[in-house]
Amino acid sequence: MGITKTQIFDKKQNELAQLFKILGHPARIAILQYISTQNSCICNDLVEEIGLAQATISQHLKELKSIRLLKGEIEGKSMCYCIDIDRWNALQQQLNSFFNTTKHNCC
Amino acid sequence: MGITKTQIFDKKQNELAQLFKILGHPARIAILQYISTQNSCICNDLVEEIGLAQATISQHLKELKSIRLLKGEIEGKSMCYCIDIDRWNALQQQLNSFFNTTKHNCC
DNA sequence: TTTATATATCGCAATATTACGATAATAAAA
DNA sequence: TTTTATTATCGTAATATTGCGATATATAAA
Repeated sequence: MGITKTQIFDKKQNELAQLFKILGHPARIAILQYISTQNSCICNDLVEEIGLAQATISQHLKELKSIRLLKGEIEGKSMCYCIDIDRWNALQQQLNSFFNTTKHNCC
Repeated sequence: MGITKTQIFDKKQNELAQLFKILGHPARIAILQYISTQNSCICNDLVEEIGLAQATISQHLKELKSIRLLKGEIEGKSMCYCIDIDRWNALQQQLNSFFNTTKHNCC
């Protein structure tokens, strides 16, 4: 076993879980926090700042890109990774919607 | 490797990531959603409702308990698992705080 | 063109997660 | 006490994630 049974859950549940999952790593939290404080943001800075190997950082960036939280533009010989504010806000709303519609209780 | 290097991140980053991580599974999302619609909530209902084995559901409940999102009380020969509303609201605030303090950007 | 710099991808090893059957533990019911 | 019902835990197999060195790719600089 070991494989998550995504087929028994609906699309929204799987999507929401995927968003939470990608935010569920301290390196990715740290990356988002660091990028948000910078005026220019390139992967190489992150390697020194976070303390993980370049290949590892690149992989985490890829995952953050996969949920469109980061967008990257080529800038000379480096990359400019930025938070997509529209997506960021939409995601915050999506998570709040989950919290607001799921709080009623029995005891 | 494979081990997350928690020691290079600060306590808040690790805690936040842990919260996101535990919410990052569709079964746990489904469990929270189902419990929130019920008047009484026992594990056995969940097994039928979600469609995973009893041992698996029990394990997911344990993880949700580990971040205090669920509290369980013994009720006769079954358990009453409930969402801890105070913790639920606090967690929502914590996530919003992360979103609100991390949205500024460069491009 | 050659060299230097920056990022992405590949392949692998180590660890973590997911799922479940079997079984233990607990309490109500017979 | 024995049986039944409900939940937790153990052990294990399968898959996923994490991390990194090596290498590929791409662009700027020399």
